[in-house]
Amino acid sequence: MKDCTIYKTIDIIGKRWTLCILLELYKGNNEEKRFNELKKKLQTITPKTLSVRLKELEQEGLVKKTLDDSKDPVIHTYSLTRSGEEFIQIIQSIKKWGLEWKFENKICGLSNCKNCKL
Amino acid sequence: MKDCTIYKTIDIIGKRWTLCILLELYKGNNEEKRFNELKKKLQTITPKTLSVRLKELEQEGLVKKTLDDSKDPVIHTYSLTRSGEEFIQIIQSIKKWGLEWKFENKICGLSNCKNCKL
DNA sequence: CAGGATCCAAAAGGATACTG
DNA sequence: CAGTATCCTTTTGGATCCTG
Repeated sequence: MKDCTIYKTIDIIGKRWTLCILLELYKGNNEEKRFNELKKKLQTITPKTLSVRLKELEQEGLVKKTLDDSKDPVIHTYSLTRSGEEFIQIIQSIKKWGLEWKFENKICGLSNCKNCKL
Repeated sequence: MKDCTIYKTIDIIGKRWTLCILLELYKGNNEEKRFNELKKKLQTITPKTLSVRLKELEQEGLVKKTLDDSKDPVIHTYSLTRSGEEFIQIIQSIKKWGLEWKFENKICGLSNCKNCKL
């Protein structure tokens, strides 16, 4: 199982916060974002978890980390790679299914849900 | 977060065995399948886990359970609902992304992987 | 056959404090 | 600022045995 394409991708999706992070990065035309900026937006995420997730996503090739050492202190930023941007399509299909089949009223239970504005 | 359409759907996908079960049910033109039949196909799944997963999927409306009490002993069978069948589309989009971005050689690491024959 | 009940091990992730 | 380290709680799911 562990080598299966589908399960590998599921492993990425399934972890807590991963989707939040991808969506957060996707916002604003995928402009580069900083660690504490992400942390602030994601509110209750702990630095440890954010750190772990970002590293995983980097390894998986969905997120890239950029260093700008022309400035002092050095600035680290995160953004989606091409593959990360394409990944949003999966989220779209999840959203499509969810809206069609999961809720009678066709809207997300969260008022003003940023994910549903995809 | 917990009320968000997307996260609710992720919760379904993310649990171990869930996708396997959906794919197993999807096979053979979604014909009805019995508990022990599924268990046998899924090989290393424990009855507890299969039971729990099937119940979750039933609650989520992706799987329906049918009783045929015209026979003795009563026969219980499981199959995908309409929403469950539509869910396969999400798996398709996961597969598409996985094959395109996750592996250089464009094939699943598993020889003869039943999921990749979707 | 189709599960339910119980117990247990491993993993995941939160809280908090600390550092280059 | 951008994390790392440590500790600890919660969750998950496997193993096993039992039952209508």
